[in-house]
Amino acid sequence: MASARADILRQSSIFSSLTPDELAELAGLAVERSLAPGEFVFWDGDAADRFYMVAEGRVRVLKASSLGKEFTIAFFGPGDMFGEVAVLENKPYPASAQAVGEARVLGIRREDFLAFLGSRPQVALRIISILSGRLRDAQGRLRDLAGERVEQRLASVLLMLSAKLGPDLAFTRQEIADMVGTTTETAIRVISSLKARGIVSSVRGKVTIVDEKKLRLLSEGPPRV
Amino acid sequence: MASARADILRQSSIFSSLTPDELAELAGLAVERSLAPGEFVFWDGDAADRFYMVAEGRVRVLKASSLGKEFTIAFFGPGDMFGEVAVLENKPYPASAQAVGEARVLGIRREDFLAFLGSRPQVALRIISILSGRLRDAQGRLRDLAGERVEQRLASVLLMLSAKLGPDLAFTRQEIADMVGTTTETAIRVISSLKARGIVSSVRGKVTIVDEKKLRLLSEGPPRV
DNA sequence: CACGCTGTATGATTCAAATCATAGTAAGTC
DNA sequence: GACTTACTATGATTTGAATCATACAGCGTG
Repeated sequence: MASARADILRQSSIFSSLTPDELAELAGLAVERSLAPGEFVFWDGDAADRFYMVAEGRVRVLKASSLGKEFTIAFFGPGDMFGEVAVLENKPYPASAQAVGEARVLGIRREDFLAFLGSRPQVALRIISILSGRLRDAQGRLRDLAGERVEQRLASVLLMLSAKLGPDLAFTRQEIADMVGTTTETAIRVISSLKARGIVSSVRGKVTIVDEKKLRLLSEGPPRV
Repeated sequence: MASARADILRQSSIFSSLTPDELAELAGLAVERSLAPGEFVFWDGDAADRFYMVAEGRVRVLKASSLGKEFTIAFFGPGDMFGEVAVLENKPYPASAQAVGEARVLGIRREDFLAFLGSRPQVALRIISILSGRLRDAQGRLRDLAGERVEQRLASVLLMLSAKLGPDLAFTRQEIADMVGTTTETAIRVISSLKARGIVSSVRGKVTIVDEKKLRLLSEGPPRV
């Protein structure tokens, strides 16, 4: 029902400032969709007719390289929006979006959203700030990928995740590897070594940060002389 | 004088839709600054009090890795804005900005710009679209850095530059290397090989794309089977 | 014009991480 | 409880690119 959808929208940081009436209006435009584990919301290159928000579960946005290797651009959870870049630019989706486990998403049609946006300057400013944050993040990761070693990059990714999700990270080595931009084997080796040094602990499908301070030192690289 | 500044602002894609009065208002807020070659507009980590627009010359935005290696995030020319991410988020600049040759920039104070923005929804939408484009670009490069070989990445960078600047690219091997995320030596080797294959030609400080089609094939990687 | 500086070039060596290979181990299912 | 599948683990080998080293060519400047 629409009121449940309004609740979901309200929890997101973009729409939290809307009035109940506005939320109801937006909720009326939203279409809900349930996803099986591994199901795709959209594919890289699809025409961007909708932008989405996660209602429940997790969605990962990924892009495959020419050799088929997958790089995970981001994981999104409840209240996070995704696919907005394509909608705002009126170009095809630049990446694919896939449900990790069971998930539900809300989709809002491009035209409806743009119309809504045009008359709500504060929502536009909110979007600007979200895009700015993502751009900052992406540029930081570019620097890391271009200049830092795998161990440092992996440390950065773990810290980034823990800032968002807490110290208990429910990701497999493979999922972490795809975020770091390395292979599963290398991710396993690096995590094993972190474990041996008492920086993280881990069980199947999960990594827990034990010593955040040391991890932060690692992510910053060898001490500057 | 302010009218000259207004001319510069009008040439930018963000402000091109403003009325003469609005342009004059904005121009009145802008401060001009001349830069010697290599001079920095701001440094990574500085408090973001202004956002900038290139009036003349070229500015590169870069970020150094923990070992001091520099990665060039982007080059900007006349009409391009930079430093806006920090201003919009009210956080320190996430990267440094440096004049390449002689350059002039216009700076607008954070508060002035935000106030101007709050009352001009169409400018906000324009900024959203610029940020979206940059985010798309950054995410594409992330994928490249994570998954593609140096030759492919270099080909992508050359194509990206030529889309913006034409086939004649006035960059040294070193500058190209910093954009690709490799070393100068490797960039030289790769470009020499492209030259031998008749894909580009080059002289000191310049690379010219001769066979764009072949370069595009290269950037897309080995044919998918 | 000589000097110094920056950019280009190329060879030799090293190294981090990918790739290839094999195996154990937890979890889900018929 | 046997069977399959996904995840973790570790060793051996290869490789792309970084690093180290040297040399030369174009350009500006005193």
